Amino acid sequence: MHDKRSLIIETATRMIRHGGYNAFSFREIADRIGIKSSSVHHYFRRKEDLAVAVAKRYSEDFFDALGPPGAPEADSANKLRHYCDTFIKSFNTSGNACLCGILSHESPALPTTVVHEIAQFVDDNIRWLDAALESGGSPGKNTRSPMLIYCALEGAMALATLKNNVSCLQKVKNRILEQA
Amino acid sequence: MHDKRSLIIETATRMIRHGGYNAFSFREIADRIGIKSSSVHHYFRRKEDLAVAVAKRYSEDFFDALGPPGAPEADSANKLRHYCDTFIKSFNTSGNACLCGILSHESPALPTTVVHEIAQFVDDNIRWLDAALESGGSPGKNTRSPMLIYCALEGAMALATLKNNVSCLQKVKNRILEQA
DNA sequence: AATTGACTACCTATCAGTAGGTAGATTGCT
DNA sequence: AGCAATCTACCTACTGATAGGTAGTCAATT
Repeated sequence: MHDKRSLIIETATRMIRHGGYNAFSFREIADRIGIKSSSVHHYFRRKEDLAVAVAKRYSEDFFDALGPPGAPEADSANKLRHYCDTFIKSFNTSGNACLCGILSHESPALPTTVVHEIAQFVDDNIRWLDAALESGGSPGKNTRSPMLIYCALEGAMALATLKNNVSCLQKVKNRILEQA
Repeated sequence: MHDKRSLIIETATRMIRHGGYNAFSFREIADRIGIKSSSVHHYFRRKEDLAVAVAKRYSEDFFDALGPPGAPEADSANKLRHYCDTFIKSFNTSGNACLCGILSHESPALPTTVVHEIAQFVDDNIRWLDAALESGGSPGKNTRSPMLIYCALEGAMALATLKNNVSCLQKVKNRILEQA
């Protein structure tokens, strides 16, 4: 039932991650999946609506892959490793940066509904890291700031995209883990 | 003599930092500075050429503000503080993220000439940090990775843009400095 | 009968880029 | 000094393509 709808979202996701908000259009999505652009409008009235759906789906998929932050007493080093690996896997399977990182940069020019969705994703990430790291035992406090970790990974995703090379993500991951 | 030319570059810079590569057009640049779009083409034949000039100028201005990395024996904490502050100042005066960070995210869809210019900027940053931190004395090695520092600041620039709030940049700066 | 999922056929706006022209300044030759 | 050629800095006018979005139609499903 949601076959075409999902297909539209997935195609739009790929296009946005390739070149940002302006890199997807109703026409090209339609061409790629073999329907007409007006049929895409049937599922998503405006471009803004589709973009919001894309961001929602992306966030769902991301946190599905991430799983719950787990109990505070669990090994926080493993949690951090898993967190980093979720980013790395996302880069490896797409060859592109994080959708929300990309759209963050364009946010001044985006509809507010889209901006809110992206901000939600960021807040959820910080919350996840907070939960995963709180009272995790070790007093190492430097690289253990959720804000620093999240920002570093988003920055590394952009850099990996630019260089078309995952090594900077690996390097950042290692630095983050060195202390956990 | 290079009045109009500079004006075009500065206007384009503002527009790209606002919404990415597709957020600037010959027509709108022309409108804003009071000439015709074909006159903008007189200075920059293709959009790609203008984008390369914008990236070059941005990098020049950035490293002018940064200054040389200085002698290895100098206080590396101050160097790092100054490095972070250069990003923060750039955000405060523009309200937007780093031009090269923005374009990094769009790189798969950009002309290769532009991509090369952005990659140059990144490499120059890593080199600057390498020079500034090498044998800086302290053995603190965690947050002192040039790659981590650069990625974290770029990520924080994006986040500051999204939230329209400099506090995450400040937070990242503090975490970076805690160890220097 | 109503809803869904698709279609054709548009509209208006904007885009990058091109062709060709012009007024004024600069340069170089005689 | 006078003149011709060239260059600079713009202009008008246009093309072909693409964009988001709308109106209305139609067949199949429920």
